[in-house]
Amino acid sequence: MAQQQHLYLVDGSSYIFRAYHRLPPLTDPEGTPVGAVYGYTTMLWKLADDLDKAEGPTHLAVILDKDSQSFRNEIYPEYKANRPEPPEDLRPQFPLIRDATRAFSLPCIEEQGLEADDLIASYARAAQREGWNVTIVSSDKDLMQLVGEVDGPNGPARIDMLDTMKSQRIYIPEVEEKFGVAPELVGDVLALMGDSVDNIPGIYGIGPKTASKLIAEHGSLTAALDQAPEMKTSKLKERLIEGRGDAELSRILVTLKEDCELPEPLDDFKLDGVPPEPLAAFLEKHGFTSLLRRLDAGKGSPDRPNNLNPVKQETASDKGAPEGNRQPMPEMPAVDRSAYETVQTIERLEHWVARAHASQQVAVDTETTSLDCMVCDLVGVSLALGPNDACYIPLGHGGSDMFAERPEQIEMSVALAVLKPLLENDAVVKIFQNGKYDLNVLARNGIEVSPIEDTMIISFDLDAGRSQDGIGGGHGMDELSERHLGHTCLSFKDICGTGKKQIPFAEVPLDKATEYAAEDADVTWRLFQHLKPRLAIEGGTKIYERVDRPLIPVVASMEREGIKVDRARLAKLSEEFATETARLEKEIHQLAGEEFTVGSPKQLGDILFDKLGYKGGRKGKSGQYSTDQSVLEKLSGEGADIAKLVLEWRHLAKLKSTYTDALQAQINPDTGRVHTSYSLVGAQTGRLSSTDPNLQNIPIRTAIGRQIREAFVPEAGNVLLAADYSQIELRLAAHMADVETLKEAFAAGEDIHSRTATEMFGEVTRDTRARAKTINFAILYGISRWGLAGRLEVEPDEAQAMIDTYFQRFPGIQRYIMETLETVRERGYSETLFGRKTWFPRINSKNQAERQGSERAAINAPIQGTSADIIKRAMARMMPALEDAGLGRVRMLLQVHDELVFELPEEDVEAASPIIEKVMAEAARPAVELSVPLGVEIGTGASWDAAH
DNA sequence: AAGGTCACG
DNA sequence: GACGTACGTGACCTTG
Repeated sequence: MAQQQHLYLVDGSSYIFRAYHRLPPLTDPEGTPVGAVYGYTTMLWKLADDLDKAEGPTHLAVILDKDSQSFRNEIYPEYKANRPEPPEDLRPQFPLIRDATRAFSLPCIEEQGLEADDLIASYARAAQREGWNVTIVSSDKDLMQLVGEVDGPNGPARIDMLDTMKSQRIYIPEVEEKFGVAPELVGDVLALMGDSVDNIPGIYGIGPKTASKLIAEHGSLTAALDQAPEMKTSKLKERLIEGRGDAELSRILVTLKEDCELPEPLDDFKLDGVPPEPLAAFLEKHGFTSLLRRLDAGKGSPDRPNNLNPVKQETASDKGAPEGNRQPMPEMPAVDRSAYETVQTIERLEHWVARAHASQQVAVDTETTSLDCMVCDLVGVSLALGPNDACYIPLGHGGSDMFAERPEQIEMSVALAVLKPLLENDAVVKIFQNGKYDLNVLARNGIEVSPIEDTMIISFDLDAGRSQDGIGGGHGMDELSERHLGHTCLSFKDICGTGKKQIPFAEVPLDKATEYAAEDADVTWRLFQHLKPRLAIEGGTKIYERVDRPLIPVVASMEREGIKVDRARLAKLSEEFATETARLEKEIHQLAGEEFTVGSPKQLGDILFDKLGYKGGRKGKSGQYSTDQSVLEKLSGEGADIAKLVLEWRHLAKLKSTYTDALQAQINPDTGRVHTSYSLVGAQTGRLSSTDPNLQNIPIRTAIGRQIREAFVPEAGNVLLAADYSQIELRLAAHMADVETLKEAFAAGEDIHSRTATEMFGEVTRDTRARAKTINFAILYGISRWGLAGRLEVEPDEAQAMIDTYFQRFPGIQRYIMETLETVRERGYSETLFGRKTWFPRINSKNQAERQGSERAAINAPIQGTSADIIKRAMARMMPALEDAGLGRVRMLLQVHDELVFELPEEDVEAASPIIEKVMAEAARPAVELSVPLGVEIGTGASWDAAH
């Protein structure tokens, strides 16, 4: 049987734009910009390399746009009228794309009056008719219409897509995920939503969400438009009726022309696998030396100096680039996992350690039995000294039932004794990705690693907020590798499997384990070379060196300390909560007249509003009643006893499940304490976040909840000490916005909310002070009249009047807000007093809700972020200050944004308190001189509750 | 996996 | 004229 043919159609035009934005602005030896061409060339190379693979191409062609005019302009003159001119340094690269394609001896198709998309569609269909498979190399959403399968002469022939930037295959499920409908209906969705880039009108006011919902519901565009008159009265209905013409026009514009005449026959696209003659000359001419080396099959040859010249980049000018990483990048050979060494003898280990000493810079990664660094065992260590120059030292593989024989390995204690002097050597920098984890693992094995660098933290300090919906925060290694190195790492799943079939890393055969583990070190090393120079160029050095980098070992040590919790006390509370919730549940069922799941907001809503007939509105997309606290409180105030009981039930159920039950389960069997994990990159503003368990949200606001704090206790003979910054964010706002009245009030030690009440309402009462407090917070969070109105239960007009009064009484605030927004709009990021950047990619969004959300976050970020910087500096200085004073027994345990919790011998309290206070109060200095004092309140006691 | 709810600063 | 309206988090529950 004949081999299944597989045609790859490369959407060259769209690729080059994306490559331009993602790659550094490199120039070739003649000074021609070639960054995008380089990206394009490597992509072609990768595809050609896949020639013999199962999914690889047998035929390939590159399709380009000839010019911007097409038959669509005849139908609709405004088509693509909004397209901005391509950037200055991209224009000269277009002809080079053709050169590059020719250098590979690949066909390059373009046709007057036809867009690349139409040619691609026509070729794809033609090939499909022949029974071929087709892969469209593009991520253009318009092309997703083509994805799918038909029966060809020799069985099914499918069309899929490949996004080489994300290394993602796009088939029916991916299209359905993106559009919520099958590929055949994508055109209908596109017609409704329109496209601002191509200037396709769509229906005004309908975006991707509404569009896919409508099509999914009605089955087609025509059906949705036809049924509009029968819909219930709404804005959407009107829009559908009025926009019918626009939608029908858009439907034509987004339809791909699938019957273009083919300029060249399909058979001409056959790949022959012979390295083309002109390629070397092309690579040589443009200084693509690493590719040239690969062409020479000189794998593993030493690095030669690179011919490509990075262009100096002004940081302020790259706001438009989605990922914006447009800096010089040393060119490196592609990752070659076969180059890694498995170190199984002491001689080889000593050899690597000696080389690491000599190079003074080594990337390190540890492999363990679990993600929890406080319970895991060490399984192996990998080192990298350069690209592909990496090894894996297995230490804990095998030994279980499945592996009767332990593979040859160096004895753990022997290997650690050899590694320890290297890892503790002041003169050798150890590079990690998320080093806090490895620091804890190694510390538990008797090694105090120092000094360290951390690519995850560097990435955060450069790019916080930039990955918009990034899963995992956007600073994980796999993501960074994709983004900066264009390399896909082996995933843990690839090695260990998933679900029930998952095996522990310790049972992975050594050859596989080496590929995975050494690659991690290799990639970390490469990322460091790529990211570290950016710090200096983009102004990130200060925050990294002065705030975040010194904090890593400090936070690691806090995690290892943990905090003692009184298990018996929690158990008793759990029991009490259990009886009480059971009692409440019965009463609730009685009032409801039936049994139902009280914990189900859906069921509760139906009971309250349908069955019992209380008034309350439906909410949002799900069409479900809202039953949150504010709703229930309102009902309760109107005499609905059931609402009051549900509130009580929820309060107790929450405390039980989230705290009294969960915390008991989190007690570490070895230490008897609870060890949280802090994320240093969790919050875009620079705050820490806490997980497993979250110790930053232990109850304090209610008396019942505070009982949980009573279970956080010191060891015998010790006390807990809590030190809080008082009103730090308002103080910082007063300083940053330069508000004289507020600064004076803080200097005089006044109650700031009372002072605000005086300024705003002329008198201080319980009510005016409470209102003033709300307004003060509203200012910090980026105010809107509606938001404030909701909180204060007044009309928006009245809220606006208060905002006006506030701005008037505290001149400076309004200016701060305007100036902050202006700079964020212009540069794309906000900055704290210590230079921490937070990016706001949606600040200029055309979607109002999105834009306004970004605006509020941008107003808050410098304040919240500066506060985070300050407490981080205090934390980094705390233990040295205490040790200098002979107070080495004091242990710092927890951080809760503006609070630090310590455990110390009772007799040290007197000496330690003033030192702790001073370190915290002085933490901004000398980098920043604040015009307000930082107030610190300290308390001690036999529990965390008592320390407040 | 998502949405709702609620714990904290 | 409608949208949804306070910033930053994480955990648990129910439901699809």
